[in-house]
Amino acid sequence: MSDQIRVFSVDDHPLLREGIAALVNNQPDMVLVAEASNGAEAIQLFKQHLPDVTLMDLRLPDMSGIDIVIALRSEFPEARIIMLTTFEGDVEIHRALQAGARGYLLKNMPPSELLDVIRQVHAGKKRIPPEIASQLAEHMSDQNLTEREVEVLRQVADGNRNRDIAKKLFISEETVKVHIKHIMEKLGASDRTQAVSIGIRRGIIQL
Amino acid sequence: MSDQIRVFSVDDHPLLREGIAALVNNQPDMVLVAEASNGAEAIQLFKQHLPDVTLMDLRLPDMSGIDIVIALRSEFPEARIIMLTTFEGDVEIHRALQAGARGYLLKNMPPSELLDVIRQVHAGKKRIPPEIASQLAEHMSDQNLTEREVEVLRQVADGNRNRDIAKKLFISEETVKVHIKHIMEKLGASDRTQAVSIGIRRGIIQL
DNA sequence: TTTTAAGTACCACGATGGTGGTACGACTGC
DNA sequence: GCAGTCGTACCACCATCGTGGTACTTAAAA
Repeated sequence: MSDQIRVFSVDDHPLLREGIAALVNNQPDMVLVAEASNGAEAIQLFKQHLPDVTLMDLRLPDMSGIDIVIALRSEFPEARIIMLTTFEGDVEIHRALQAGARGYLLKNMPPSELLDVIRQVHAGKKRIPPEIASQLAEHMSDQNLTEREVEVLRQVADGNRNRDIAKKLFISEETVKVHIKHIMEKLGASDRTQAVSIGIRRGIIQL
Repeated sequence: MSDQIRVFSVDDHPLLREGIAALVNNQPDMVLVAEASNGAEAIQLFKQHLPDVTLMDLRLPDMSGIDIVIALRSEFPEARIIMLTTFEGDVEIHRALQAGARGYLLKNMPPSELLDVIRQVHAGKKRIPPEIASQLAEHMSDQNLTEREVEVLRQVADGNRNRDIAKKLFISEETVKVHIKHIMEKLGASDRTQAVSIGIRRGIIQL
């Protein structure tokens, strides 16, 4: 039948895809039309199948799920994409939603919830859990780290001294200090070490 | 038929359990006999079903998978348990193997690999990927952090100064310095910040 | 019993980090 | 054109950290 919701799943965990496949195909009103395990595959298969709803892992091996969202929505602005993530409080989710994702789900949510969200997003609604929405607002007023600051924070996490960071980024040690000062202010950290903890916890820098 | 491998799956992600269920039940020589989403359930259902092979998530909401392994194997020394984890290089895996887990798998491995390992572990073999085995040997010769050191590292990650840590742990600031010095030596970190990065990456301290 | 590891403690010194300023050019948005 | 943000840079000062010793106690292991 043609009124089934055509679902597309993008995740690098085969077992999880298997779970989604089993779940979705068990619904009378849904059918899984394709699966991808990386960004390139995702974009190619999306164009080929033009699914109604796409389930997208936030973190993929080759590129960020966000970049895929941006790529897809620049060509298909009506694409309905739901982000899946393992980690609560992941900052990346905000960028994904800004990039045009329509929904957001933690991977440890019950399957019924996933099905709900698929149906709602397909129906044209946005489905973002309230605690995320408020977090979103918070983070808006909250200051996000700039690209340069993220770059510095990564260096800090690797145990580099200000002097070394300065050399690597071709700036003065004093400027590095300024960046770190701003990073700590924005993250509410009392020192560089806590800034790194928070940065990792929020997904600003990767493991 | 009675010669099927009776599999038990413990994981707090319903979608992943769904995937495992679909996969296992599709094999002629396997059957999924039970599923649990937390430690208490895991122990209760294990006793009830006495499965041939147990698939256990390393990290569960209520208790560590390791503690469940210990609990189960103290009562059922012949229990065959395979640990599943998301993160490569998780130190916890070593403790799990010492606690008696028979196998180890990353969650992003292909399903065929999982089935292989289930069959091999059921046949009485241990199945630990070579890179883990070598890591295991490494980490043995490598020094593990003591409980006290982990405690200090956690405080460091929270942005506490040595003075504050000293107060919280009722020791002198000088002793805190000694602990941190040892932590950095053991982890190969050049400063406290990198020690925290490495600690988080290896799962010594949690997010 | 001797040895080893863990935890405690102290000292002194140099290295590194964090704070609080000010400042300027480039770019963006109103 | 003007305000705001970002990235850059400098300075001075104090706080904190990291290094390299030595040393005592307790408990476990050999």
